[in-house]
Amino acid sequence: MTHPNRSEERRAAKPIVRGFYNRDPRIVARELLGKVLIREEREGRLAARIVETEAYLGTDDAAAHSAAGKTARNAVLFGPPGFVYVYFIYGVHYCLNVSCLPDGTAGGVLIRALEPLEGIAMMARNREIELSESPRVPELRSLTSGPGRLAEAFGITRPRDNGKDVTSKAGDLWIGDDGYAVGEIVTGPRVGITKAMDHPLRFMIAGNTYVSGKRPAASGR
DNA sequence: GAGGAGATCGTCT
DNA sequence: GACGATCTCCTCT
Repeated sequence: MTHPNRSEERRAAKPIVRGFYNRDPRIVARELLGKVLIREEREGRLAARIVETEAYLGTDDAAAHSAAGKTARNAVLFGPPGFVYVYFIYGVHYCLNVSCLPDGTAGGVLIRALEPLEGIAMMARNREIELSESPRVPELRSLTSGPGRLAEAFGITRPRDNGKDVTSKAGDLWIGDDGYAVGEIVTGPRVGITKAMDHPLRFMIAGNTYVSGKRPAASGR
């Protein structure tokens, strides 16, 4: 069963080395599941486990932003691995990606959903959501179950975060490994795209309540 | 409960 | 000038 762990009960997360990202986005997307996204704010730390990702393959992938070649907007995807690519979509939302593959080769992973661990009150404030006294899963889920939502919960914007290095604790936005063991992983088609839809490039932790999309099978009630 | 449309603006044609 | 790697709200059933 999935329930938020107390921070004391988890091992401290350690940053993931750059080499981890210097691989095919399909591998990186799969292996990022279970890792922890961390935002250091003056008021405290935000932390949430990555439970859903999508791989975008670069110039050969018609659905990827990098498909048409390098531009000012997508330059990070063509740069070295382990850096943040943030884009603004539909005039409303920011979405968080991490660059993959060596400098000069495009590729990236979109972070689609998180399971909140620490700083839940701050996430709710960022989302302008009022949490109840002891929030239940559906409320927590609404904080970070979707790329636009999680970006808002973590205060991620393009001006603030595009181009940041996620491999160093020195930054205020990084990804760590706390030793969490991921169980079964399921794949599916990517969401919200109109091209190259026949590739199972979406990865989720099987049975995890916090994946995006429609309400998952009832749990914890 | 399900389905559809509007929001709102940066980026590229 | 069109549209997008989304979310929310509203309407209809």
